Amino acid sequence: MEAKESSILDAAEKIFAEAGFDGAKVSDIARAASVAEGTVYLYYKNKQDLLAGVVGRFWTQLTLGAEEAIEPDTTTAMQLEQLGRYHLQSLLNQFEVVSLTYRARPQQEQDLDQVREYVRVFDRIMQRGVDRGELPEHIPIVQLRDVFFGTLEFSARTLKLRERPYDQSVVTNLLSIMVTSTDTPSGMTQGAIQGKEPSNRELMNTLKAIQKQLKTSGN
Amino acid sequence: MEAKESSILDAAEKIFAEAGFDGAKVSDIARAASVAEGTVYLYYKNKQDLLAGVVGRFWTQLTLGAEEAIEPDTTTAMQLEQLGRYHLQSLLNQFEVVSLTYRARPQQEQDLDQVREYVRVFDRIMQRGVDRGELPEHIPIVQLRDVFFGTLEFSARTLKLRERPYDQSVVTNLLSIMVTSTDTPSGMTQGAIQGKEPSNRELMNTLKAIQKQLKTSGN
DNA sequence: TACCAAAATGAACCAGACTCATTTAAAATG
DNA sequence: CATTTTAAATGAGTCTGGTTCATTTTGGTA
Repeated sequence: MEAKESSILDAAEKIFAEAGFDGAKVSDIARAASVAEGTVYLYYKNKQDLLAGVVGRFWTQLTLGAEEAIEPDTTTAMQLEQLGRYHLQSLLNQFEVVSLTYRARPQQEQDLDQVREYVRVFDRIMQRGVDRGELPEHIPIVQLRDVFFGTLEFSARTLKLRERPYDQSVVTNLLSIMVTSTDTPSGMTQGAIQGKEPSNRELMNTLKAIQKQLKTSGN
Repeated sequence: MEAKESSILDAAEKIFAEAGFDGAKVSDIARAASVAEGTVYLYYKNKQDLLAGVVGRFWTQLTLGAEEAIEPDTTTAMQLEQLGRYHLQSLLNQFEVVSLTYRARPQQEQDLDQVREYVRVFDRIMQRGVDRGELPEHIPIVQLRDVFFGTLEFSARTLKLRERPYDQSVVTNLLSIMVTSTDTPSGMTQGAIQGKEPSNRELMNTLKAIQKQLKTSGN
């Protein structure tokens, strides 16, 4: 029976989430799964491997959810916002399981496969943006990916730490710097994304900003 | 003797770094410190606490190094770049110790004090930028902090994973999106930082970008 | 030199991950 | 159906390694 395997995973996820990896006893997990302790080891090599199972399943489900959360026929910027919202919300809702990811990582390298799969959702959105001509050819997708996920993960931690709920402005602001960042001497993107079609108001603001720059650049 | 305490810390750092938290045996650490196993427990309540000591010392040192790495009398953008370089370089050079931070965190809340101290370096730079008038009054420093550290940490992981060395472009690009991000409908910063005084070339590019926006905003 | 408190020691203890000889259930065979 | 074969499950026992604590050593003081 392989329904048993997933029942063990369920139990493990529950116990791990409420007790942490070290705090969780395999015997507790076995009991929660209505199974003998030795049985757990028929399905998973050891406790670490069991954790990898829990974490892997989580990220696989997250990938599915992300793909559902994204409208296929909209702008890149919109899709990024959808992914961003979904991601932040998931991090907050399942904070404990996400944290467990860090306990799975250091061990085996390939434990991360499902995480890697997940971030590809981002890559696809970006690549499609490039293909469509919405994004410049040469944007460094990998680096932007780190901006995206790094920011959201740290923001989630900050919110948790301060016991704040989901905050839409985190995503909005992240998008705003990714979307409208224009150009610097080192030139990351030459105007990374113009997905959000500039409204008149935006243009006005951009012009104002430039005027300000002109004024303040007295050196 | 309290030189002994730091010798235990040294040994612990070494063993933890090369074997990981679980892989490190307290007996190994004791031996490496030329001390009996029980002695370790005179200085640290338990293995977790010992880890907290190692990690705490690391971040304290990092704070000192960061403050040295930053020129007090330069622009905000320049200081951010200095901190960014220093931070990324440190993450890469001491990757193992940084990773250990995640093993210390989940446990006690106040284990993080030294990390919190460290991020204040960023806060001070930003606050000074605001005070000086280089930054708008209302920038969300906390959110930008998450962008900054989140991006750098994820970038460091990416570089490690791909076995790439320090890459200056990560910092440059991060700064470029933080520095030149202008404005969106939701308006994060209304032109977050103008610390890098716009060169002619930048202005030309900005203008070009606007023209492009004008052209493409046919909807 | 004798005394005391603090520091250090390591053998013994114990929690908990993991093993494996045995039992139970399921499937195949005739 | 009875019997054999194979697979799945069990949990008592092993073993590793963190933690304790009675004892010893050290260093300072009278």
